[in-house]
Amino acid sequence: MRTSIDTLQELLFDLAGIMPADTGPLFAMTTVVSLETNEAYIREGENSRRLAFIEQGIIRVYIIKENGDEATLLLRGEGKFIASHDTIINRQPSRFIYRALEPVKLLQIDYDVLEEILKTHPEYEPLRNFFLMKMLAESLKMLESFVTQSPEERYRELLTERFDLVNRVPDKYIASMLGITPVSLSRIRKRMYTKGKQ
Amino acid sequence: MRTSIDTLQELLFDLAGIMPADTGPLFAMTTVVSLETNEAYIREGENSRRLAFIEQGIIRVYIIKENGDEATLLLRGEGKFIASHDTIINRQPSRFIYRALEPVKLLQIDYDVLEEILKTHPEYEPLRNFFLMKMLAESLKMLESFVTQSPEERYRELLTERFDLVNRVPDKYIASMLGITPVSLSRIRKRMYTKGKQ
DNA sequence: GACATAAATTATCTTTTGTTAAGCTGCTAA
DNA sequence: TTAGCAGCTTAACAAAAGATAATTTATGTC
Repeated sequence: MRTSIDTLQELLFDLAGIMPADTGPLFAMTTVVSLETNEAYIREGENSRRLAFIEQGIIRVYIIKENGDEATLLLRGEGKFIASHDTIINRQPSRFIYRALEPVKLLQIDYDVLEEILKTHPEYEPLRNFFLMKMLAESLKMLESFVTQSPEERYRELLTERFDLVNRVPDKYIASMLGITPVSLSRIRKRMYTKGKQ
Repeated sequence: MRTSIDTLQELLFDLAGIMPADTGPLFAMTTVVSLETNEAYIREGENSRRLAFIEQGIIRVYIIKENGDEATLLLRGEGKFIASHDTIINRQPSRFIYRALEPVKLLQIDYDVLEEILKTHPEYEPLRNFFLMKMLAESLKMLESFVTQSPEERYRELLTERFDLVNRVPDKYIASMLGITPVSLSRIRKRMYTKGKQ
């Protein structure tokens, strides 16, 4: 079976020409983490600076608003990176909660440890750039959808581009990520399937 | 007068301990670019991979939607980086237009040239990380505002956090960046100033 | 299978936003 | 000074979304 390490070794080779045999110093510092459904990976107020590659399962990244409601920022599945961005980028306790929606398996590294490794092994640096650029690209794409599309258009796009996700995740989290209420998403679905304008 | 180079040299020292005297190889490849009001910096379909630091003025980053309408993604002013993200990250012709809203002065470098410099001068690498993280942080913050706040709340926050920007930029671009129409923004302003609930 | 619980839908009403078009205002250029 | 234009506001109506609550439909557990 193909593991996260296989995938990441291939990535390192493609990005930096590093042979799998030379990735020891990096993978020696990674940990496999298993989470069961509904288990929190990062809690609110936590200071850990974790970076992880999702091998299996889906992680929901959300925040508790002032009024107590939850708002889902991201839903991340297999083959995606997740990072505690409040602690890593903003250097503050995490306002976000990272929670498994399904049984999850992660390959994890502490960002501070990664930085130490990069000091002595700068050849891995392209991996960090790749990771940052990937996150930035995805984040900008979502931002773009908020300024160019209506909630219904965003939902339609999600259906075509990430159908698996929509089917594995409760609608209420999808709605929140689209910036609307679950009630409103339900009405969008009704409009779509009655008026038949696919 | 303090220049962009002063600012960036200070940044390089803070990030990587590089003395201003040792920044020659980097700044030798930068160009000062002046734009007049309404001049395009990057056009739709362009393939240039430009990265720039804004010394003076405001740049609007927008896209032409299928229906011909414009949607403003970003408004960037003094002290901010701008980058042609479609060409640099997505390696595709830019779908976005970067246009000066005021007379603009930029310190520009081609991203491909920067990459070459980084190969021979890896000591500048922290600058790239800083730039990527900064962009990611800002992008995630905007994304967060779309899933946690109403248009009115987003506008109020913009007023408190970027008052200068709101006052220097036509409302229609502000509205677009907030994901609403200019008419709707006008109504929000009316609600705010009549009902007086600041 | 029956029960308890969570999620999704539906209904009702209020609020907000979109759309279109008509004024109003301030700026610029002839 | 005036004519033209772009930006902002206002109005009127339609469409969509929010809030709340009731109902139906899964889902999971004993």
